This record gives sequence, C-alpha cells and structure tokens, in this order.
Amino acid sequence: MVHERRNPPTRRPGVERIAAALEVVGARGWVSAADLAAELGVDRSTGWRLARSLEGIGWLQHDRVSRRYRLGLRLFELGTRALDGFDIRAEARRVMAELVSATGESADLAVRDGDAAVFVDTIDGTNEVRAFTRSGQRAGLHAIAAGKVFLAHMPQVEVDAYLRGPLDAYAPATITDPATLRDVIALTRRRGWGDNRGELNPEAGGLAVPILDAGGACVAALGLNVPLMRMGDENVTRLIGELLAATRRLTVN
Amino acid sequence: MVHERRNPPTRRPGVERIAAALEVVGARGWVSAADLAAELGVDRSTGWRLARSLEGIGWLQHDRVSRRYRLGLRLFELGTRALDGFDIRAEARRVMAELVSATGESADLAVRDGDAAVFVDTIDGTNEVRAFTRSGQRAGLHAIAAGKVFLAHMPQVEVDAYLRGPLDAYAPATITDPATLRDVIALTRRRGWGDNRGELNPEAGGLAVPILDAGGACVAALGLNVPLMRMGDENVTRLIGELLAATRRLTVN
DNA sequence: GGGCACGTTGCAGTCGTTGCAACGGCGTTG
DNA sequence: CAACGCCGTTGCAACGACTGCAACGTGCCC
Repeated sequence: MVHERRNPPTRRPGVERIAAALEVVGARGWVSAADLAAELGVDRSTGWRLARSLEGIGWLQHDRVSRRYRLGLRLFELGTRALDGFDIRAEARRVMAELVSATGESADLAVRDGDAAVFVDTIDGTNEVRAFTRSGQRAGLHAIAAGKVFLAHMPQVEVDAYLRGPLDAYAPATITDPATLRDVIALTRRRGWGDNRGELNPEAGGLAVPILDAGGACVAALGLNVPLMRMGDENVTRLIGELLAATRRLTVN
Repeated sequence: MVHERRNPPTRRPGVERIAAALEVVGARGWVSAADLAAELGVDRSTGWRLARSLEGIGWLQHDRVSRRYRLGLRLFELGTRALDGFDIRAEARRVMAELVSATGESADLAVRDGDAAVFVDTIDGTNEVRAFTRSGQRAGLHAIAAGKVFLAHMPQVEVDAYLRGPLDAYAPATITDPATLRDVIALTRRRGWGDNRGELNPEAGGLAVPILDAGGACVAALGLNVPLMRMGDENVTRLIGELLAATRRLTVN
C-alpha cells in the first residue's frame, strides 16, 4: 500500500472502516464474518453487522453454504463508472489491439491517480511466455514504466513532493533512492519513454510512452508489459517504435 | 433501479448513506459538495464532510479549480477485484473476440447478481452500425437476453419470487406481465437461448446462450448485442449458431 | 458427549456524526 | 460600488448510530 500525501482530510472512522473491510475482503477473496472482525480488530458482532450491511447494498455477496463473504458486483458497476470521466479507453483499445498483434506482448493503458499509476485497461499478449497485468492494478509511480512517464510530465514541485515521500520497494530492483530516481525521471523526459526492469515484479518489465492531449498535458500512458528475458536493447528499440507509432494514431480531443 | 428482494439486512444508515453518495456522484459525473448534500437531503456541512472523507480514501476525486468531486480510481481498483472470484473472463475473452470477428456484432459476457444481470466484459463489434453495451452495466433479469437465460436455469421457487417482485419497464417493449414472462422463460429453456428485442433499449436487441460448468449449472451467459434492424429470423439463426459454437469452445472447469 | 468456533441477537454506554449557526471568499446583480 | 446569494469551511452541542459485552443456538471436530 502506497502512502498518501494529501492534505489532511476530515477523519471519518466510519468510511475508513468500511474501506478497510472491503480491502480485507478484496485481498482474501472469501472471508467469514469472524475473520473479517479479527482482521479489523473489532468484535465478532460488529464484523458481522458490518458485513451484513454491506451485503444489503450489494457491496458484498454472501454464500449461504460456506457462510463466507466476497466482494459484490455492485462494486464492479461502481468501479466502471469511475472510468466514465476519463475515457480515453474506447479510442485506446483499438490502438492497443494493433499493438498486441504487432508485438505479441501484453498492452496496457494507465492513468495517474495521485501518487499511483492505475492500469485502466489491458489486452493480453499472444506470445507463449508473456507478462500479465490485471486491469485495476495499482502501483507507485516510481516502480513502473507508465509511472515514470507521469513523473516526467509533472511540475517540479509535485515531483519533489513525491520523491520526499516513502518510496515503497515492491521488488529488489525497485528504485527507492530519490537521487537515482531523479536521474531516471530526467532520462525519461529526455528520451520520451519510460521503462521498468523487474522493479515491480522481478520477472517482468515494461515500456511506456505518454499520451498527450491537445494542450500537451500527459493524460495517460500507453505501455507494453514485457518479460524481462525479452528486454534486450534491440527488442526494446523495436517495441518503443511500435509504441510511438501507436500513440500517433491516437487522437485525444 | 431494480428493487431488492433479499432478507432484511441490518439497517446501517452509515453505509447506505455512503452508497447513496457514490451513486449520486456516479450518476451526475461532476458534483459539488452542496449539490451532493442537496441530493442526499442533508446539510451542506454534512455533504462536504462526507465528500472530504471519501476523498481521503480515494473513492472520490476532487478538482481544486472547479471544486467538484467525481468517482475516484480506487473504486475502479476495488471493482475489478470483485471479478476475481468469478473469472470466466480470461477464457471467455478469447472466444468473444472470435465471435466478434465472425459476426461483426458486439459480444458480451454476463453473470447473475441476485435479481440483476451484470455485463462483466464486452468487446465492441466491427459493423458500421452496432449496439453498444458498457461493461459494468446492470439490468433486471427480465429485460435482457442473458437474464432470460439465467431465469431459465434458476430453481422454480426463485423464478416465482422474481416474477412476484416489481418488473421494471426500461422501455415500451419490456415484458412486465408475469404470465407472459413465464411463457418466455419456458421457451428460453426449451430452445436453449434467450433473446431481447428492444426491451432494454428501444433500438437494440440481444441474443444469449448459457455457459454451463461441469455440473450443468449456469455460471454465466455469452451474448451478442445486435441492432434491432438486424434481428430478422435468418440472421438470428446464424448468430445463435455462432454463439452455440463459441460456448462449445469454452472449457469451464 | 463435550468442547470449540461461529452466527446471531439484546442491551447500555460511548463516541462519531449531524444540523445549526457563523464566517469568509467569490461572482453576480441592481 | 454595495448588497446579495451561493458555496466552502469550521466550531459546537445534542442526538443517535455503532460498538463491545454477554448470552444463546447451532454445527463441527476431537
């Protein structure tokens, strides 16, 4: 979990508890009311009542035989609505499909959400060995190719603030040194694309290029998720070429 | 909104208010704190504090210049997690892509969530005029092709309970008469596929076939979203053939 | 059969949340 | 230019929802 660096919001234990509960259920898959209570550090009765309430609005689903809860589909509905504002997706999906057939690698589309990058869409590659990214996945900006692209397009003050905060180490190769990261960001800005070599997942890497709107703002990043074994220089050059060609086919506003 | 027919959950105004707030923001796109409060029927201060709290956990996003809120991407993340349990998607997507190239129509995958069917994945068609379904969209079982397939595979008692409840009329053609619907369900069960002719959207129709697991339970429905103008008998026959062929290529467990 | 874990419910105290009121900023109107 | 209205924001006191505790019932395992 990436630490937040926002101005202090009004504390509301109610909503935080609900969020924590859903987080727990999301992480564990199937959870009993007692497990949920234990995980939240509250009484069994409280955990049960909370789960029951969340079931009432469809945010949790209850299985009568196993007496366990999991996330409900109304959350899925709500989640997809969250993308309505952003939708570069319709346009991007077509380009992503072309990318996949040209490269065989998995293509993804990411947007920035505060201090994290979120993959809002992915298309699986066709190669036998391929990296996999789940749509909805989230990671710190410093750990993935798309995130470095976002950092390269952020105002200096925001970048400084980001570098000051905790830089989570997702893998041994994750860059957690601010000075090193600053150089990487500069490099990313200069050459126009970002990369990631085992910094989120030890076996996978990624490449990403910015999607700019008419005003030159970076609204999203288009990327490829590539097994490390295929991240040699000559192949990276080829893939970056494909990515850049793909963004040129994108008309954003 | 479809009415719920569950056993009475414990009332928890807290979670219901939060859900209502997110529903409002989801429906209106960009909402000011004052608007949100008005919509919820609470004081401005309450609306503002609620919005601020939700922003704190990333469920709402705040735009400083317009001072408005919209749904945050953490909801998207949570929503995609809700699908993890269900995932026929990985398998189905391949088959759906084949369906699209064979028919040119938009393909969709739906699962049942209580009294509603939810589209968990869609692939746009390639025809010039095509129907569009948003992933995450939800509708009453009686109003869409996939829903009728689910009804055809549900125990009689559950079907009776469903028919007793309110049957929302989404469009003039929506079937809201229980007796008629019962006949339609019987027909769907007999012939093995469901259809929808302008019952959700006046200009669109749909076709759907069940995806059965090893035990014969209907775990999902595979469908095509077809403009009404192309729902003539000969074309429907062809499309149903494609759908049935596609499900045979699906290995579920 | 006994023990254990869990679901479930009633009850009273706590504490979070609410509405009210007020202040300040900002754009609009007369 | 002043008055007005709208909205964001904060303090405060009262209300009420939520919590933990305790108890009961059930199903499962030793």
